Amino acid sequence: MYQTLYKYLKEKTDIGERDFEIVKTYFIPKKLRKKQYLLQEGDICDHFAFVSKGILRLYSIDPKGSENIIQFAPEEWWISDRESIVSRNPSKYNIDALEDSELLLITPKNHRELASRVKVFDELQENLNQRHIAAHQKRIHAAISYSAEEKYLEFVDTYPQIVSRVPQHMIASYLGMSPETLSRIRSRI
Amino acid sequence: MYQTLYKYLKEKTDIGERDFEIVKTYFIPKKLRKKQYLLQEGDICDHFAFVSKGILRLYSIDPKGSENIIQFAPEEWWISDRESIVSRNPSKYNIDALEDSELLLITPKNHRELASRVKVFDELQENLNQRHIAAHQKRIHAAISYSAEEKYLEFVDTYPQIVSRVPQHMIASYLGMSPETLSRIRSRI
DNA sequence: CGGAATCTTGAAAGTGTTCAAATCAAGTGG
DNA sequence: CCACTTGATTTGAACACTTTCAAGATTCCG
Repeated sequence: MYQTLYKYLKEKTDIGERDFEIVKTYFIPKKLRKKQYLLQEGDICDHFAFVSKGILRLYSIDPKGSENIIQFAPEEWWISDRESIVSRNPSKYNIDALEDSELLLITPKNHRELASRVKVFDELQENLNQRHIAAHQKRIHAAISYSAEEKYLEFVDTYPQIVSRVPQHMIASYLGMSPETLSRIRSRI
Repeated sequence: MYQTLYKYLKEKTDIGERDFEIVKTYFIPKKLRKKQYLLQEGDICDHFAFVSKGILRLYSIDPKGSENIIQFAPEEWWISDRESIVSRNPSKYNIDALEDSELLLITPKNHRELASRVKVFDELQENLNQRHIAAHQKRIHAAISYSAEEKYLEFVDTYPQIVSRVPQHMIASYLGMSPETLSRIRSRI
């Protein structure tokens, strides 16, 4: 359960075993079966989740009942509803598992505490935030400037691991187009 | 020049005068006339900019020569190309002033140093990052799920100060639609 | 005042959506 | 392991929305 996190931290930082023992104590393991929820609309989000196995998604359901996927999170990614965490308001989103998954949860409070105790963890988070923001910037750019086909090509290029693991209609939803449109785009490539 | 920053920090944190004197030393003041660049495509971005007066925008220019606006930054906002800062690659974007503006610049390195010296500054940045990410999450959601009209209404609701200060065609660009479409949407409201 | 930029409006073309039906694939229970 | 059900993908045709191009009106600023 903790191996993926250890591997991940070793790759990204020069964390030692001692520090990792501290880090470990802050996380709560959780398993989810496919289709189970980590967060449901109306809940207040109070954890950051690190995905050690499987893949999850963050999405909203619009008035017509269709899903809009904001984020996918495979192994070594973090997922949560930051809007809800920051504002402490009930979430407008859902998070569920697309495969049987294993997570490590940490509360925002413990996250801050851990960052102040373990320096490399703090540095990593800072770095992650920057990357996260950079990725969002890129995605916003794609959403407002690219055609449907360009959006798909960029997605395949950026996240090949995800393309092969999630149903096509979910990728369409992530890209903001109908499943039919994505199907047609793929057929003419 | 530093007054806006002081006011801003006092509002958001419980910073004291002593700490603010330290904070001040890390920032480089800079004035920009309307239409002047803070960053041009091809430059490597090496500062975060705090806007103390005026308003700037971050945008790309696509192959056809049209502008896609990623972000507006009026007073008390931060602006930079995080992609370029994180990757240390030349930026694909431009930042320029839409009005005569005054900025306070800080390098990423000094930013980290300042955060480690002044605790409230560090806490503020952490909070800002969370909010920044939450705002991006919201914008991505709007971009993939809303119609053109809904996008505009949400924008007016969220950023009324900006609507009244920037040309309409730039708002269209920010929302990912043509200026004509925005004009028509407005005329039927 | 005059020029430049901005905004509006119309018509035609293009892109993507919707709805419906057919095909294909996967998972489940007997 | 097969038959069946359910979900996913593909395809077609009609429709809706947005863009493009072009021209005219309006506003802004030197």
